[in-house]
Amino acid sequence: MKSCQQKVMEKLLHGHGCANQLKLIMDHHAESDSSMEREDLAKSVLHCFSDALSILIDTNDHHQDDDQSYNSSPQDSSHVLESSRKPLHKRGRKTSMAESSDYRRHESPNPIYHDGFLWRKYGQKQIKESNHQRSYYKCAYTQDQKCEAKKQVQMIQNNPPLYSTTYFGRHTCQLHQAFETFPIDTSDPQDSHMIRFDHPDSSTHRHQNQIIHLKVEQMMPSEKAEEWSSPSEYMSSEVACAVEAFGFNPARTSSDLS
DNA sequence: TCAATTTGACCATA
DNA sequence: TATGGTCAAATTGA
Repeated sequence: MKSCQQKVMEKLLHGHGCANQLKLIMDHHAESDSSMEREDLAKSVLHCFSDALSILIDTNDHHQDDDQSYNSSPQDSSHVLESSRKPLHKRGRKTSMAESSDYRRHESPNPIYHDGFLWRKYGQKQIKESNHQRSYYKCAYTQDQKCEAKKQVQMIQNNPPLYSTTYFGRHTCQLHQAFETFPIDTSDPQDSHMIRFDHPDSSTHRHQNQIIHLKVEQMMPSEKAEEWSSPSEYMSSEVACAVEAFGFNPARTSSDLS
């Protein structure tokens, strides 16, 4: 049975291949009638990234204990901070989100806007102990699907810029399942794929389109596809940060997780 | 026109 | 009373 890392790498490599194909087509057939093929390739890349993120998130849920010890290593370059069991005695509300039992924090030079999920900002506040404002986001499917995932983004340092993104709760929305319904043949990464984006619920079309738009933004660095040598290079910086935030390190072997 | 974002007010808690 | 989190009306932008 394949490890989660292997599955993720397969998905990302497949996406990389599709992105390369797309680049070739765009370089040599910019005005040709291959727009359909280009669209299919773009969708394939989106699908691969979405799948990879799904696997990473699920894996993280199953290996939180491992990640805790992993993240606590002083040599670890990852900035994911898992605090679900760390006693917090700071001043403030007892029901503070940071004291809830399920949250992850990630620090990076860029705020994570595009992490594979669709968020809606619902508040922004100046925090007393910080010079910077904190932004509050809910999953866009909070109402539609009762998804209770939330995140907070706060700049914690000006120079160099450092942002803290804290995730609360789990996504229970059907975003990934929606993408799962698109049939895709992964047997040959050189093949192009036909993917249906029909959705039985027409009321969700707008959301689906927004998600697709969001994910297209994630793959924009495709011009550099030929130079990519690591996931952080062929993913957008935001997605790479999110991948790191969920505890994935391509350098780690499957035995590291078990 | 509609959806997303902003922002001041309100609420819950220590 | 201070503070963090959330709500919802106003504003903005496509």
